[in-house]
Amino acid sequence: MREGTVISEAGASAGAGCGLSQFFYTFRYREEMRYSQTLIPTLKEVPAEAEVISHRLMLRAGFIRKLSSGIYSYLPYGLAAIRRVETIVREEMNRAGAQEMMMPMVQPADLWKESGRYEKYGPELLRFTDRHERESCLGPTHEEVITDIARKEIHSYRDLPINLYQIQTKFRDEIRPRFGLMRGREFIMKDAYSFDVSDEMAETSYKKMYDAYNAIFQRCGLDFRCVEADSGTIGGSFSHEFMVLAETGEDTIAVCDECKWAANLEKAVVRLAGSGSREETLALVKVETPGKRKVAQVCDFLKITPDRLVKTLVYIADGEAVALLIRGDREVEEIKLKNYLGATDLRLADDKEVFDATGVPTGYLGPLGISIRLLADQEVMHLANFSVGANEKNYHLLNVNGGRDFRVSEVADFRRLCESDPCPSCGGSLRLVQGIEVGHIFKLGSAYSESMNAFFQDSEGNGKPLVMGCYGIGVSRVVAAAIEQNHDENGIIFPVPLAPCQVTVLNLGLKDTDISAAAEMIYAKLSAAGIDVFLDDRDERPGVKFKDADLLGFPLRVTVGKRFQENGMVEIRRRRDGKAEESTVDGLVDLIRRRLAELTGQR
RNA sequence: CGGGACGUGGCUCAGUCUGGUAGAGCACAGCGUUCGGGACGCUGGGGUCGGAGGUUCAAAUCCUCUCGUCCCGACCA
Repeated sequence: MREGTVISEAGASAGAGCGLSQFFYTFRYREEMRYSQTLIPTLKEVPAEAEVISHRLMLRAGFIRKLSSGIYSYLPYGLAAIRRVETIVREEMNRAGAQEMMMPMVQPADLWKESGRYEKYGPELLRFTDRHERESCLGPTHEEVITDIARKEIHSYRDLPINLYQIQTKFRDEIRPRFGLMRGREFIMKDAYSFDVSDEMAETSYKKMYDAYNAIFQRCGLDFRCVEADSGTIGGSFSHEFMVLAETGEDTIAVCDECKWAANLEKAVVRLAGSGSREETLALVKVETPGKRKVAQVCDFLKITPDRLVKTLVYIADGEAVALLIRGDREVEEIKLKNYLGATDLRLADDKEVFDATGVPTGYLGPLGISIRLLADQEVMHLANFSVGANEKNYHLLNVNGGRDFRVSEVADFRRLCESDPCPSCGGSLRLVQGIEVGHIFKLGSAYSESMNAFFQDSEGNGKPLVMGCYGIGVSRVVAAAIEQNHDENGIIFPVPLAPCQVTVLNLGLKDTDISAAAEMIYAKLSAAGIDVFLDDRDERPGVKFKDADLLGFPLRVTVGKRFQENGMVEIRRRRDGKAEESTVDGLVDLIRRRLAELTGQR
């Protein structure tokens, strides 16, 4: 097997059009793609270890085999799928002016101590000592190494901007690896790092990557969305996630049907409709609500709807109890609360903690006279005459009004966006969909360059920290996500750009010289036409070949069998919709080309 | 780390409760028939029952410990 051969410089390659320094790569996985000569151990039955669809199909299709928890070997055809993604990523990164390099997987602990992450990173970072008792770790990411290179090799503004990337294996010792390649411990990632002279320039670099990522996933033929994301603890600025839409996705994202807006629910800002209630305020009333603690029970008892009730939730944020007011029918988006508080650990308090902190049993908490730090979701301040707990067992208050009856100094957006909310950008209607995170881009700023002393001199000779950005794509996860999004009960349905081979030729008459000769000729012609073609030349029954062709997900299938004997026709069948047509051998190459062109970019 | 399930030929699983000759289907090898949607018949090879210790005349089965895998949660991005 050959590992990527440089075949041409820019200009010779389709779609190219950039400078001479750009190299484009193409891959021939093997000189020959004959089933009889290739290890593709397909399975009829699903191994017990697999639950999610992409994992099951990748095992069944003989793409991967597990070595240990969260660690997989890529068998030839699975690797070929990975290479497809890598090739697209590589071409688009190069086109965007990034340079490929490769950094070590084993890294010295000292480097991580410099950035402060040796302590912060937690047990996901696999640490070990070598024979000389030197502390080391396996790279879960490469900010430290790249920053070390930058501080040693980049000294002048004349060297900037620069964007360096690699496609490499990462190791993260996940607590619970699961879903096969979707969340493994060892996985293939493309990571890029940009260095700029200023924030403004860094934004330009960020924008370039933003565009490159859109181009990459577009070219992969995936249904995806770029969403505003929580930048987490990496800090400051902003970030975007690229999500492949699939029902089995782990993240929920909100998308607008009327504009381009989309966001991770963790981050999605709620825009309130209107400016608040115009109801006349009524006099405060205290009522007995014996044993009514849950929102539903209280509402039932008081004969009100949950949107007229405000619940008071107590959280423990880094050990401190804080209360949060939110409408009874809403849910708290804990990430928003966590970010607002700047807390590293946040969880709902249990009954005992609530009582210890407030002296009130859960179910009867309210904002009036509460002793702990009080926060309110913005929506609460727009309500009038709502009900809350009375901070006294078995009592609630009616006709409560914020500002009149209590004051909250900390009001912000803490609730989870719902489908019924208006789009924060255009006011249009929203949909919530599930997504798989396959890419994430961050503006890093100068946190790493400052902690690790990566400075350059500007045109006036002043030392300044490099302004960084980092950009990741889960290459192996893209393959899994593509399968999650594109499959049916018979197997994988690869988008044309990701299929290791776009066409499979089934020789159904292995012992018939005419059929075999025709199959061989078709295989050779398609191959010569530059189409990645696969030939099922195994001594198997037709049923087996059909099943395997479906399972492996070739976009097109050419069947050479008894119809060829009868009238010289072969069948071309599309994997996605099962539509079949007949063709003569002569017209086949053109027909295949047309069908592939139609299918490309189609879902 | 908490909760749950599981570990028996390459794969899927039965057998474990109630201790007594290790089984089936698929896969693999040979022969024959078959040949456009995972064929059939016959023959054959292959298992320290995850590992260690214990109870017993006797352990896949009961007990203890241990290793591993999967699912839910917490965690991570």
